[in-house]
Amino acid sequence: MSQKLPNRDAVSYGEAIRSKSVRVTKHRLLIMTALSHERLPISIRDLTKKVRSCNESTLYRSLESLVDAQLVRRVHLDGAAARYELSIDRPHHHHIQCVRCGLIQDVDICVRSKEEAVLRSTPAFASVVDHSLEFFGICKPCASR
Amino acid sequence: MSQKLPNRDAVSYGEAIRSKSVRVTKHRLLIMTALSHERLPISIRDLTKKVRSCNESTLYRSLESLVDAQLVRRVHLDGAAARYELSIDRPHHHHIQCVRCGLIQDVDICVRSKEEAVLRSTPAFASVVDHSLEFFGICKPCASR
DNA sequence: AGAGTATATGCAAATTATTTGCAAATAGCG
DNA sequence: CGCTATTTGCAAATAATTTGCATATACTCT
Repeated sequence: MSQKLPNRDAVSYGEAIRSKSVRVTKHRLLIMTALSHERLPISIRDLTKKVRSCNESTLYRSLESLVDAQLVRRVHLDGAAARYELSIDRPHHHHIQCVRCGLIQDVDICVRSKEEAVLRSTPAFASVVDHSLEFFGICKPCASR
Repeated sequence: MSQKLPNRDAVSYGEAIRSKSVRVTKHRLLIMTALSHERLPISIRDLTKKVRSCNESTLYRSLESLVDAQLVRRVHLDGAAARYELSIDRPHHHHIQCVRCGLIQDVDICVRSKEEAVLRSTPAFASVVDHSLEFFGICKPCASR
């Protein structure tokens, strides 16, 4: 069921963090390790339950740094709260969420090839550094209900 | 500067609303009209300043109905608050935002053709009803700074 | 390894964003 | 026009995020 990721060790996350010129701290390692155990993007509220030693403010601030360093991705699905997932150690992907029941699944679609067209369509921009893409649909159980 | 949209009249929005079996109310018409004057997605906080006669709770609730009816789209860019824009009377589009200064521009890219691939990649879903796609980049002024 | 400095963290409180309960108002139906 | 389901205002609750400041810690340099 809960297909785990290859699961690096903390040292390895340390290298990943350092390579982005972000300080390697105990909390950031814990956070990345916790994220590596999640199959889907997780909210800060839920993450506090998994990284109990880490203050909520620290979570917010650390996740912001990690997002800036592109080690973590911020995902907006339903609901007001952002969710976070590791952006390394797994292929680039997006999500689809059921608008009825909230089910989330990964989607292996990439629109990076569209970035060139984006730049053509918006002459005000010099480069594209990232994108967020989420799909919303109806899952089979909900469709047949 | 603030390139206005073709600008329907309220009666016409009324038809659009009714056609989605959502009640046509004074506030919903005001909200849609206000959105029609915006060139870019606007937060609820800013919208309260434009639709002063409308209580903030009503804004939240009305926008939710209008989003459900697909008359309005909810957009997540930087910052915690969602932004809203009319989804009718303008071609389907997305956005790009500068990660340095926050500048937002429309992008005429469509990934609807990917929906088929999405369904192939996620057998748990019966259909795709919507998607959100936002790009982040660096605008030319920021790039040369 | 130790000292110094810039950055990260904890804690508490502020701010911002969103949701909710309930009574009064109103849209749409017949 | 009267009836009923839905919407709205208002105030308060809850949730999400940010901030200030004192202390702790990572990293650089020696």
